Amino acid sequence: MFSKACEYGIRAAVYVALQSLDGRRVSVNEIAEEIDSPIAFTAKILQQLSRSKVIHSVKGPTGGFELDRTEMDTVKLSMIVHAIDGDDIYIGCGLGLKECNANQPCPLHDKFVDIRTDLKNMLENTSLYELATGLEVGLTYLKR
Amino acid sequence: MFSKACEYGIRAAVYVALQSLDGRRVSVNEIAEEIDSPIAFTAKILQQLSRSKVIHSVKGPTGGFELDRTEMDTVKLSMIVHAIDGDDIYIGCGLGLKECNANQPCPLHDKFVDIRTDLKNMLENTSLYELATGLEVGLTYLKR
DNA sequence: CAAATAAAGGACATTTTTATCCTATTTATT
DNA sequence: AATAAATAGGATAAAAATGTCCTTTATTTG
Ligand code: FES
Ligand code: FES
Repeated sequence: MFSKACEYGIRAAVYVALQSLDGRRVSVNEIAEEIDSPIAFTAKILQQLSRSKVIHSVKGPTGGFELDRTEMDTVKLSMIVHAIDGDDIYIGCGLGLKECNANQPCPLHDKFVDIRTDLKNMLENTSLYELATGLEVGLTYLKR
Repeated sequence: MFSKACEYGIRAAVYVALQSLDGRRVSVNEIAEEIDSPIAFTAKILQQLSRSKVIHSVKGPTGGFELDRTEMDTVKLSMIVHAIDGDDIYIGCGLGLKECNANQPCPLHDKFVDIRTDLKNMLENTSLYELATGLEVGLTYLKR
């Protein structure tokens, strides 16, 4: 469904949000440790997220990644997926035709669009805050 | 969403079904031409589909790929996706945790499972016959 | 100002996916 | 029986995704 990079990206962003709720700024090393992902690869992904304003980065000692409380509400999963995986998942044809086009649909179009629309809505309506709060109360996990 | 191999596999299977409705057996070359896919790669995928009983293959002159009319109803998309992409799409965690586990869910679990279940149901309830008939009446396309 | 710390970024390595090529096998036709 | 047509399958190549390593840049602290 999502690329590995995107999975790590979401997990990382949720962890940053969670720690920011406590006013903690976190390092790449801590993030990779806590979401169980390869450090250097995670660093690349965090760069992307920072460039696309999903999270905020601070260099130097005491630096790290963080996220304002208000941004946790405005940053939706769709922004992360878009930043890392692009918009294939939103506009691509399920059977791989050049673009999804309702005027010359592939045989799966109608059924595929239904699912894709649900997925899109879900991603657009899910904020980092929402995901972080589940974690906070120990209901969900970022690694196992 | 699906791998390239899976996209080609579904398109190929639908084309085989369509032609079988007319009693025509089709070659790899014709299939690749009609679904706009790389020939040799498509041949590999057709082998997989044949081994997993999604379509039937016949060697030698006048040989090719075909599908009984009754099998067009029983062969569902889920079988093709499973044969080519495995069951990650059905049982994998959306955020990449080892397995999807409702007892130790990732933050996206509930919302992700909803979508995944819809997708699974859609694939399990969509037959090759259904997809082929749309094509037959010129309503849908396998290439553009 | 010097040193230490942390992200940014470039270069490279590995693995997986996608794609091609060639040979072997099966089978219909003459 | 010989030939030709078609799939099966092995070996290899190319491209993309994933992952690592090392240097540069920014910034805090002593
Ligand atoms: S054309 Fe294939 S999903 Fe829309
Ligand atoms: S645990 Fe992540 S989707 Fe179920």
